[in-house]
Amino acid sequence: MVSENRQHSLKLLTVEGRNGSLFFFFFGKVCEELIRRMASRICMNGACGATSSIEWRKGWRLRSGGFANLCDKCGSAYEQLVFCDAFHSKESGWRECNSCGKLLHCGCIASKYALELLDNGGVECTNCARSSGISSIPTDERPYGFGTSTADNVGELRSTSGDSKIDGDSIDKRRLMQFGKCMEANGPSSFLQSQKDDTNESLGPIKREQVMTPRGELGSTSFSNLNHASLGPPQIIKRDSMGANDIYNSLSQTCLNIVLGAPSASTTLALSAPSVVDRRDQSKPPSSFQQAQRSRQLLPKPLKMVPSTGLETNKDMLPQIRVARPPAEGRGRNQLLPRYWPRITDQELQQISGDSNSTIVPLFEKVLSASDAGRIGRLVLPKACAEAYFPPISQPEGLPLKIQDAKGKDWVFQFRFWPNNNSRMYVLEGVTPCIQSMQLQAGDTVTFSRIDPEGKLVMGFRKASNSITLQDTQISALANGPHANETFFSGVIENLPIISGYSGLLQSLKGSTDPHLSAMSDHLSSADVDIGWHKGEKHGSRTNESLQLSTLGPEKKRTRNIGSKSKRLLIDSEDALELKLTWEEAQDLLRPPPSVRASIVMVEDQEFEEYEEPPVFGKRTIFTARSSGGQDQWAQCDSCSTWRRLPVDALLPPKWTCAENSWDPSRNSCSAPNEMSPKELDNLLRLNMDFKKRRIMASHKPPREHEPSGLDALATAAVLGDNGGDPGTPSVATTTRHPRHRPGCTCIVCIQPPSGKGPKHQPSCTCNVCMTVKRRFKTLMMRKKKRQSEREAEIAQKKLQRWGPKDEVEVDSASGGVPLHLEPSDNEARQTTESESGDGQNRVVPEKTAESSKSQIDLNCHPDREDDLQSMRMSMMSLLQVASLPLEKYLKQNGLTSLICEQQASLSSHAVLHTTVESEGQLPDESYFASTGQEQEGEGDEGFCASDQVITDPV
DNA sequence: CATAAGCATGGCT
DNA sequence: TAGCCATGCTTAT
Repeated sequence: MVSENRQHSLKLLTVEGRNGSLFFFFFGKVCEELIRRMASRICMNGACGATSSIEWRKGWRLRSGGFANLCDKCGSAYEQLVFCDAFHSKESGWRECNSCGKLLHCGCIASKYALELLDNGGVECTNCARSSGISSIPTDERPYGFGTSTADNVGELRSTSGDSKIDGDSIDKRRLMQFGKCMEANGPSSFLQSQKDDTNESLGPIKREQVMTPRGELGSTSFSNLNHASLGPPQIIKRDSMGANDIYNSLSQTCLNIVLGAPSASTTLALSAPSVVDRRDQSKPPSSFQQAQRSRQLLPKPLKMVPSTGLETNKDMLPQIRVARPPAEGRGRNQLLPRYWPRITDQELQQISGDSNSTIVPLFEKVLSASDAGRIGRLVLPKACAEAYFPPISQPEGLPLKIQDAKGKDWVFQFRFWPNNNSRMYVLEGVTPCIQSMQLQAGDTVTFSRIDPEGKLVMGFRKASNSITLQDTQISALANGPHANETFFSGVIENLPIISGYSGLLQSLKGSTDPHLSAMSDHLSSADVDIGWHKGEKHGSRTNESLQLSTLGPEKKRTRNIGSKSKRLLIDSEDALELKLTWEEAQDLLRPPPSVRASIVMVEDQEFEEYEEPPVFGKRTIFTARSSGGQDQWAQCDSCSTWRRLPVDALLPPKWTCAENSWDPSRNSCSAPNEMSPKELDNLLRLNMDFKKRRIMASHKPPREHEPSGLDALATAAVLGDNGGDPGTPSVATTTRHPRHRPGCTCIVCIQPPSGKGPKHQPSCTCNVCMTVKRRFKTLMMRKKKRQSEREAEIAQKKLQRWGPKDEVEVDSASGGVPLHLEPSDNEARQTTESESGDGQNRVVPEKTAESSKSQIDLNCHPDREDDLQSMRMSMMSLLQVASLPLEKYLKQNGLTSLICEQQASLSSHAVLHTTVESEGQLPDESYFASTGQEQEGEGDEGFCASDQVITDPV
């Protein structure tokens, strides 16, 4: 469905992955789940975790729930951009011209033509040229691996000819800026349309980063909008000829240098990219080592000097974004795996170089393996790195190499290799003293840089925040940012939902039928590690394991499990599930903006609600339903942790205390008594937990089209108090008839007309409602009779044998007003927990079917545990009196009076179960018990007709 | 026997 | 699938 909403149909979600790369996720069918899971106003950057500072631009909410926007605080988190909806096709990016229908490039930033777009600002319509005045690059002139993701171009973009038609001069920074601006505002497609508005003042904040293609390799580029400080005029890099890598670099530089915006802590990236200034002096090919040394120079960096305290990031420092950069081009154009890309920050560079005029060329880095950091003193060097940046050696003995550490101390290591399978294995020998002096251990990262023009090799290090290896397996988003290193774990912990988002994302990707996304997920699975560790912090077993591995375990075990092999730390699916749960929890914080109408846009048959206003980011609360039909909202005080009842329409700030309870003056201080007994609270929380679990479980099931998710229902519930439901989601707006209601529910309750409406039903009425009631009643009676006879026989048998005191106790207990099922039975839990779950029906249906096939009972709610009802039954009589009045009232409210009259004479037993906390103006405990008791009436013969929480207990 | 050096293996990318 | 590389094994000292 691409029509006049084309501009809306181009949407992209990017997520920063490891190495500072961005992952792209595209709106569309396959992206629905992604959006749903990831949409949050929480910055996806685990270290950032910004919430409140996120500025809303314009966001979309998938009808199944969730919002998307970008983090304006760190800028690196994720964002929602306009994007092409045809990413997966080979010719992705080519769309019909909005004006004339001719094919043109959509302006997507992640297609194989990404660079082309950046270079040229877009692609014109080949027919009318109205969208842009830019021509595309002929395919045969594109550099090898241009924006593609084949395994061949791992780590770099190569040029087959080295003589691409694209050169630096063609980079139109103005267009880039415009692009950035448009991207920021409306997305690439709007950029295409706004070419005619070319102005020079539109300096949109753009950051160019490398991106992981679906295979995780460098393959295309992306922008992320950053609030960067103004860093000086844009620079254009001029060169005679450039290979693709050079193009990349220059583009990088160009983009990075036009970064500007509001002052922000994370402003240094733009300064950090090394750039190739001039390579015109390469007419005589230098020695490879020399070439490697001169291939890059750093531009002067107007960096604020930070007192050197070693290379560890000081959290008091200006926070920096640690972004992996492709290192200086070494000899042989070796492909350097991204995990070796230097991620040194400018501050670290500064600390190394001091204020000398030298420039630091980050070369590569490596996470120390156990054997690297072990006593053997051999540091295995990545082959490509060794050959690219270290002097060439032809003999296995190699040569001594002097390397300066961060403190200026020189070390001499033997740089050598071992022949290995017709290849070489490079090692630095004798590193133990150095490693020890830097107090490094497995998991820490050593960095290798070169000081130019001297060509001196320097090594630095970066401590893992724990003794755990993180680098290769971490998402840079987690380790980067203001809480890098020392605060890594706490930062992650604080942002569990975010990390969980990755988990959910992974799940989604793994489950995706789309090969690209699945592949992406494979790469993303590095996230699992962090998740795993994170979980380790949270869950005992993991924690223990972590500790063992890091500090207590035997060397062998430690070394076995520490390292960059992400699979070693993969979390199991159960963990992922839990994590997803927490991610889903994050979703709870999002509410559609109150009193704001969403406009609906269609994206590939998917409906999106478009909001001009940001969603409300509020405190997580629990909604409960009263049997009277009303709803309550429960919020926990951040100060005393007491749960307070609030109106359903109350929207709380993220932090909320009793003192802010303006709805209930009697409970607006922490000293006010609880409204719930501990038992009730436990009940509530457990039910809520169960709800979440079920919701997650349900989310594992294949999504059914056009069925709102629990998330949506949740959101709906959140706004119900406001306006009775989101106008854009009418089908969901009526989901509160009873706890198990979901769209399409045709239970007896739901097919009732609203209270006071509709005709009175005559006994002979054959309307749907009446027929249903009759049919159900019939089966109910049949079942009841059967059960009763069975039970009588059973009791008689028991009497014969021995009187078990248990029954008496139960009766006594129940008659004393204590609901026997206060402990939430499965049934209870389901009622509440599925009350807003759009997926609940999926599970209910089989149960129903099974039940129906057995006894033709097809009521809306079924007790799952007969024994509960058995015991419950004993108390029915005693509870009837208490319960009758409210229930009657309730039934009348629900327009069931006539049915009551019609059937009450014959309907002999039923129970109304209700799981939620009840008040009705009674004392907290009593109210709950009373309501619960009320829900258990029904054993008496003079019962009440179907209410929306009808449970039949024919016994 | 302990340690170092060199080589080989196999998991993993 | 090739090849990288973490690490174990073997040999030398």
